[in-house]
Amino acid sequence: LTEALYCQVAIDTPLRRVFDYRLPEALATAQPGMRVQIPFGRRAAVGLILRVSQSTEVPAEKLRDAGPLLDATPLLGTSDLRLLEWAAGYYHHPVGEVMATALPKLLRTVRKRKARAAAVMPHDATPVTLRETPHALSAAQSAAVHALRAATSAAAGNFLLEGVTGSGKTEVYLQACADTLAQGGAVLVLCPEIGLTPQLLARFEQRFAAPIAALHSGLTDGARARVWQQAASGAARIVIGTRSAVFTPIPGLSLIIVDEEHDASYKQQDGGFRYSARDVALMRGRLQQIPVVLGSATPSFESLRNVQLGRLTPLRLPERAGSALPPKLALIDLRAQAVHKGFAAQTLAAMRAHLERGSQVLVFLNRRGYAPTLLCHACGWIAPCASCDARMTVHLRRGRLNCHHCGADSALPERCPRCGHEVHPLGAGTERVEETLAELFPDHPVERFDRDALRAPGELHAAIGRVHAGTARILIGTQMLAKGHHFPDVTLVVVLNADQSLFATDFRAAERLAQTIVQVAGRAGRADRQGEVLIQSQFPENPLLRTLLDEGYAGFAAGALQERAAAHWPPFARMALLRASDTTAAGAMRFLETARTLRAPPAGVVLQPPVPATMARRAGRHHAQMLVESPQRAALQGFLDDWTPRLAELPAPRSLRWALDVDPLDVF
DNA sequence: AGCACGCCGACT
DNA sequence: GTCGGCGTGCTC
Repeated sequence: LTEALYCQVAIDTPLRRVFDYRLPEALATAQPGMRVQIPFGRRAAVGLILRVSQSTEVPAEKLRDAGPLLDATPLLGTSDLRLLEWAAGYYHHPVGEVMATALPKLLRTVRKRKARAAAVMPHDATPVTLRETPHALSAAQSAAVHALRAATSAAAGNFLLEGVTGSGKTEVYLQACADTLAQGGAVLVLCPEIGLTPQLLARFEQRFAAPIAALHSGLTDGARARVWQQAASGAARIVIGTRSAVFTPIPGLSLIIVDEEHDASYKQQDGGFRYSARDVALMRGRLQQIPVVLGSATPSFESLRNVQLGRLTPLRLPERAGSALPPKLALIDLRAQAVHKGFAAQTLAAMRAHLERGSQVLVFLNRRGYAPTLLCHACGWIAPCASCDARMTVHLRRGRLNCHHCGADSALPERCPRCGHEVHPLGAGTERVEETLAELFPDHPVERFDRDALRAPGELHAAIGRVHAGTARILIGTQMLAKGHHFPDVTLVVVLNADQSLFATDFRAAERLAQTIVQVAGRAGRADRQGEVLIQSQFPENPLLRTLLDEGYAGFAAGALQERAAAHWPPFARMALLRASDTTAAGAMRFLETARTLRAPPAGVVLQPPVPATMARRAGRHHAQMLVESPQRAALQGFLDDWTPRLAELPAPRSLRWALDVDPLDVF
């Protein structure tokens, strides 16, 4: 009955294996999901118990005793552990590092002071004032809520909630959430990074008296551990968080909502463990047999394809709430008229008209800084980044040159270092457009929204305040403006340069451009004033732009999906990208070439030749990559199962780094 | 990744 | 004579 016991633990290390330890009698209560302190090499580490067993393959002389248990009851439940192991398998990543993503830092590091599992922490009670009541629902909203209610009681079903900006997706989330809470269930709400969490969080806090755990990026290690434990202990019944929150254990979890599911920030883009929180959420729903709702005004092509395949049930909110009209989109031909500092005459006239009517105007340009280039007119010298294949961006106000890829920072030269003539900023970023707008509209204060202008804590909040108060009349900014914040008095949106991504090589560029345009267009207009959106372009006859304007996102997506099918791109093919970088280009390429010969791919799986990455040199390292493709997910996964352990054993210099990116977003 | 061991260069 | 560079070997 009480045979010698062993446990298999995950340890935060890049080693692609689990480690077995003896469980001394004092640890007889050990169970999967608890943490143990263990001796690991010459140090102590925290291990997460994945399994307890009566036997081990590991020779006795290698085995060591597990140290004290760090939890009295499992921190992670069976399905949480299954999710971790699924993610480690699917993304072909060491389970220890997956565990490290799932647990807050304080719970996975050995602490000097005696580690004490915190008891249920008191919730920082928000005083119950100003409680919002549910809104009356439109017919479409009501249908969506009913479908979700049926799914919740049947404990199954995945949904794509498609709703234009202002159609009341959040109200659907809130009422579905209320249903779930009323039945004693808990809800996980995922949202992209950026300042979106506070907005969504505020809506939930206004509606529910139930304690809410908010896991956003701004938390200190201590606060994160505390909030995480509120979720894990069941004290919080609503958990709202960004990417990594998808792994939070939540007792009684009965509904998962992924807001703005198309957003690229759900995919971890750097580091080793490149997971998609949206896809992990779908798997979590499957493992726990609970419904998952993906919401977006501009669904990802993957999700649209899943609707076609019947894997997602579409729920559509076709109209804006109340009597609000959809914004009117128009293309402005930059070749056909006078253009003053990037603004077409027609654009300026429209801006003037809207401003005179007392409206606010939003100008969108997805490029920060003053100018993307510093050029010498005499000899053609362009300020380069010393460590990247990139140009330095001019930040005029700070008098600096910055590389947006590696963070290099240097003084802004007045003269060309090569020939001594004057140098000039070429092109325009948000900082320069802000200057132009101040010149063109001296009576209308301009507010700039980008990472540079709103770096200091509280600045974003203050800027939003100035827009709501009406002191700011013109808004100029990057992505930051396209996401989340709603400014009811903005009736005109100007997209300064839609062309940047029209000719990008990345097969997802068109999808992204359409999403950005539709998202930013959603900022315009409200109940009593129809919004107008002007998209400036050198190529207004471009079929992508035309389809988007004539048929909207749905029509655009239908056409673009057909193109993807014809070209065998995702979501009609499955991909993995092996990325490598080294101090020399040859080193990175050599690794990939060896990797390519490790194993012949089975029929249906294609290993492309290795190629240098688009911006091959970044921060002094040379990047290269190799694409693995297959029409079948299972075939691709089968190959990767076999391939990645061999990759990990390839002899390689310490300077070489590699990472496998399953379902990559960027492949060029 | 850590962390140690190990064997060759410039400092008090 | 020793402090310290980073090559390589191991972690149940």
